[in-house]
Amino acid sequence: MTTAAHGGGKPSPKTQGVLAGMMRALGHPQRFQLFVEILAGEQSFEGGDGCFLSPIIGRLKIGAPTVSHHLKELVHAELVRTARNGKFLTCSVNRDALALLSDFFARAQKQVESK
Amino acid sequence: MTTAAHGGGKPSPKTQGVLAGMMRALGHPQRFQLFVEILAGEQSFEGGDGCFLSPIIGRLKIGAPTVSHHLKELVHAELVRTARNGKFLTCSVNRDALALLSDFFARAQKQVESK
DNA sequence: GTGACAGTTTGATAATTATCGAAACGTCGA
DNA sequence: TCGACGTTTCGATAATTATCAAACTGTCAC
Repeated sequence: MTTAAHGGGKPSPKTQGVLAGMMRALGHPQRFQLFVEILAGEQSFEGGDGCFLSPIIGRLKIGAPTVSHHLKELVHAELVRTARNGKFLTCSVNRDALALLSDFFARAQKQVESK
Repeated sequence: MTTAAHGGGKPSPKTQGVLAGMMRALGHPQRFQLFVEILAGEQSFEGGDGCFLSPIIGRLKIGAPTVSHHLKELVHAELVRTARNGKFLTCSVNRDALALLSDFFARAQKQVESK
């Protein structure tokens, strides 16, 4: 696939759409914090993959229904994956999404610095 | 300043707000394309800094007033700087903003990959 | 089963925002 | 000074969305 790869030019329209969708999902303070909490939670998690959602809900300043809504937006943007674990929900960050975003900004930075 | 720096943990609340604001600005397809066009235009620009706005307006599928509105959002998020050049407007990408974004995603990626 | 807990759905409301047309503004060349 | 051009502002409208309360679903422990 050459969707993501591009020497120095613009990303393909398709990739631009994907990236914009991800940024849109991250472009809301509560949702961004939710994403950061999931990211940080994965670090200190003993289990296989991901972290529990419940403790995060307490840390945000919004109710559970709103968290559920925002989480779904992150999932829809393919930034996060979720899985049932009995009574609980585990969340994990999608590596491919991070790779795409990291790549885009690294290239952009290189592009600007090289002037 | 230790605003942006953080070993492996979360960014400071302040930085989170700044980042979320930038993502929000980039989280709209037209605005993201505008940003990409400015980024690409700077490459092939002869002058000192930035590229002209007018040719970009023609490439977007929205009217000039709307482009003006979106551009102001990018400026407000400190992603882009503008300057009058006689009759024209020149736009340039803010390097510090790119550094902040690039740094955040690079760290996030490293964090996830290191599990 | 019953009750407690985790998360979701629904329905409604308020707030935000994307977009446009029309008019205005500023700058340049004739 | 005038007209053309690039950009902005204004005012309005339609669409999107963030949020909550209430009710619901699913799962566990007893």
